Parts: sequence; C-alpha cells; structure tokens
Amino acid sequence: MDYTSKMENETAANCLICQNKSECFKKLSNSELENADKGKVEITFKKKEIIAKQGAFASHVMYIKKGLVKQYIEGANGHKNVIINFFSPGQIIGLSSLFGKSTFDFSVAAVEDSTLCLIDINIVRDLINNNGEFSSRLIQKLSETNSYSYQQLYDLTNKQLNGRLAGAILYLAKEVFKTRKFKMTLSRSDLAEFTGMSTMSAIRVLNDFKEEGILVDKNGMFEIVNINALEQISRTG
Amino acid sequence: MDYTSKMENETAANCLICQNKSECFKKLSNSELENADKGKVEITFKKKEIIAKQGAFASHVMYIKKGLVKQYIEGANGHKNVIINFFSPGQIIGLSSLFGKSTFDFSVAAVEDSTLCLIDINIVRDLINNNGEFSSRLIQKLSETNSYSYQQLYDLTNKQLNGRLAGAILYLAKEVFKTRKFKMTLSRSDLAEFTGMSTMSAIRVLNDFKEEGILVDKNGMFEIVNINALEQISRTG
DNA sequence: GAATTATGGTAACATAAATCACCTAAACAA
DNA sequence: TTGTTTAGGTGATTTATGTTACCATAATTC
Repeated sequence: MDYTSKMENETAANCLICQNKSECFKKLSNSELENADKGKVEITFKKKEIIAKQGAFASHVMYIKKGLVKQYIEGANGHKNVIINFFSPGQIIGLSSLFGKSTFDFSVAAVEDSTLCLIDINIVRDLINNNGEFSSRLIQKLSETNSYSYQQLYDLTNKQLNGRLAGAILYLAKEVFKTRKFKMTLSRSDLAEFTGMSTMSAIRVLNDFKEEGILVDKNGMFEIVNINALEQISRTG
Repeated sequence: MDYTSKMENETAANCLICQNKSECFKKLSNSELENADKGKVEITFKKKEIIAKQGAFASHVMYIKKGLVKQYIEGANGHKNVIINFFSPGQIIGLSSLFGKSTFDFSVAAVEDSTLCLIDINIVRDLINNNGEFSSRLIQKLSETNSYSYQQLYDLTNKQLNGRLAGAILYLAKEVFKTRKFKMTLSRSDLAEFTGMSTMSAIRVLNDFKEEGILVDKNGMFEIVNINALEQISRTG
C-alpha cells in the first residue's frame, strides 16, 4: 500500500473528523463544522477534467483535498489561456464568487487526479457573518492571493523568459510540490501559460536550464540541482 | 468657489457625520464609527508625494477622500515600476496588510493633490472580528481587486500595445474619472507603467489614437470621441 | 496491435516592441 | 531673466520572443 492510499484512509467524509481541514476551517466550532458538512459534497476528478467553468454559476467554493489543480482564465478566439495559479491540498478556490458576481470569472481543471470538497456558498457566507476568526483567515488568504498576483504582474512586465521560468520552477518546488525533486505533472504548455510565453519558448528555456546543469529531467522527474543559480536567474532575469 | 472646495466644506473630520464614507463603513453602528474616528487621521498629500512606501511597516489602511492616487510595485535596480491600479475617492487601499505580513508590499503615491483618512489597522481588525456585514464587504472588495488583477494578467499576455492602452483609457474613463471627458492627470510614463509598455510606446500608440480620431487631447483634456472603436481595439488588441 | 492523437522537440524566419539618439516645448528654480 | 529640468515626441536600429514547419516519441483509442 502506497502513501497516497494511506492518506485516503486517514481522511474522512465528515468535516468534523476530517484531518485535512484548511486553516480557516480549524477556527470553526463543532456545531459549525457539522452544519458545514451538510452543505458539502466530496468529488474526485480525473486528470484534465474541468472542475469549474468560467462564466458558469458559482454555487460553491472548492477545497482541495488531494491532487493538483490549475486555475486559469480562458482565452477568447484563438488566444492562449493564462494560468493564474496551481493549487495543492489544503487550499481553497472560488472565494471571489461569495459576494457580488454570481459566476466564476475563471476556470479550474485537474492537472492530476484530484479530490475536492465543494462547499455550498451560503454556508460560507453564514460563517463569515457569524465567525470573525473565520473571516479574518479568509481575508488573509485573499490578501495573499492578491500579493501573488502583483508579483506576477511585475514579473511579466520586467523579467524575460529565463527569469520568469526560473521563478515558476522555484515556486512549484517551494509552494506546490514542496520538495526540490518532484514528478513534473504539468505539461510544457501548462508551464508556458503559467509564465506568459509560447510553448516553444518554455521548451527552449527549460532545455537551456538542463544543458547548464541547473535542472535534471529524468522522464518527467524534475530535480533542481543548482537552486542558487535558479534563484539568481529568477532575480535578474 | 469651485466644485472641489465646495466638496471639502461638505465633508467632516469626524467619521460619524462624514458624507464620503466607503461602502463598508456604512455598515457600522454609531458607536463603531465613533471608535473608528479615534483611530484615524486625515492627511492631505501634494501631487507626487509618497503616501505609503513598499517595505515600510503598515500601521494603517488608507481611505481616499479626495484626489487620485496610484498603487504600484517598485522595480529593483533599473527596472520599471508597475502600476497596479489608480484609486479615486471612496476606495480603500492596504487591506492586504491586515493579517500576516506587517509591511506594505507596494507603494502608493498621489497623482493629484489628495486627501486621505489613515485608519489604524487594529480598529479595522476589531471591526472584522465583530461585524459580519463589514467583513463581507471587505471580502467582496478584495475579490474584485483579485478579479481585476486576473484581467490584467490576461491582457498582458494576450493583447498587444493598442489593445492594452485602449483598455486602460476605457478603464480610466469608466472607473476612475467616471466621465468620457477628463483632465488627464497621469503622465505618459504613468500610462506606460500601468499597461506594461515603454513610455515611447505609450506615446506612439496614444498619438495613433489621436490621428485616427478616436481620442482628442486638448492640452491634457482628454475626450473619447469614438468609444466603440476604442472598445473594439481593446477587445481584439 | 494498429492507428491516431497529444506531447516534446529543433531550427529558420518574422515581427512586435524596446532601446537609442536626438529634438522641442513647457515648467521650475536660481 | 536665464539656466535647468521634466515631459512629450519622432525616426532608425536592435533584440527578444512568437510563429511556422517539420519530426520523433509517448500515450490513447479503436
């Protein structure tokens, strides 16, 4: 039995005894958790399946329990998609649909097979209204998302290809896969859409990194060999 | 006496009777407003003065009462700044420093002479903890900011100069100055930093718009003559 | 197992946009 | 006033990056 299936056994369908709760849900009382449990469903998506579709009615927020998903803006007629971010277990997506606009202004798709809890939007609204600690956590989360977007805007206008791709690989290693050696489950075009470049450019730059001995790619198993060099490129790029 | 000075007379130094309150502050009780009033100062900044500095301790959130300010990320060693957004009266900046990081991750500067209320961060934290309606409004505000950043990320990667500048002018007219004819108080380089292009490119594209009769610029007084054309360019850019 | 599609890859070429050099006029300070 | 700085502007040149075409291999589907 591998690590993944072991994790599955340890988690529970009921929020009350779930071991994978997100930061903000840890701030809830037992009765609040029981209530939240009634307004949620747990669904497993296969790789590449669409979890939320830009423009569709947003009736729920999404909590990532297992796997890896991408949040992206769909490009109109022949334009590239833009990947906003990748989310791994413990993260919540879709807070932007809580108030105001009732539709998703982005899409979400599974990059790896993923299990999510879809939580009714009204449950979350009630929690915000009645639990200040919960609200605070959500505001913090949204602020962090904001700051990250600002960084992305900066990088996109001030760094060129090497710098952006180096930054993306570091981000994936540190924040998403949380290890310097990881199975690269994103395609080159995912990587390109994440860093605002063409797929060809992503391939080219990635191969430069390999040739320079900064990165090793063994059949999709990535390992950052020279993290200092990568950070240097990310800064000056 | 002009319109501006008339407005000044109508506003008050005390939050309780202030006519310019932001959406979320309208949700507060009289006692909450009185309390907020004790933790705020009102300051007037001259054009080009720095209101908040990236990296400095963030002890307050900023409410724009009068004027126009820009929020921007400072570029390191020789890199361009990136203007995240412009804010006109009624807007709040600096929510991202409420929880987590205690420093500003952006700078704010006055584009026109501007009056702001600086509100103590602890006051706002308390309000979030105790007033669900207030929290909801803040979350909505942060979500909108997020969505706008996503749009910017999309535009930067998928649209070229014309499209981005057309979009920026439309945004300024609709959301910032709230009229099709306005005194253009931003410089060409502000415009460039807002749309992620060089100053030279901003000048060139702007002059193209003038030559095509889409836009009239009489000594800095801008008027959008052909809004349909501008919207078309912004879409297909 | 064969056929098909998706993904990764190389190289030549085209082009959008930055940079550079240089100029004018306005705003500001001495 | 006069010098000095700042903002706006034009055209030539360079460069980063996208595009196209074409191929190989891995992964699906029939």
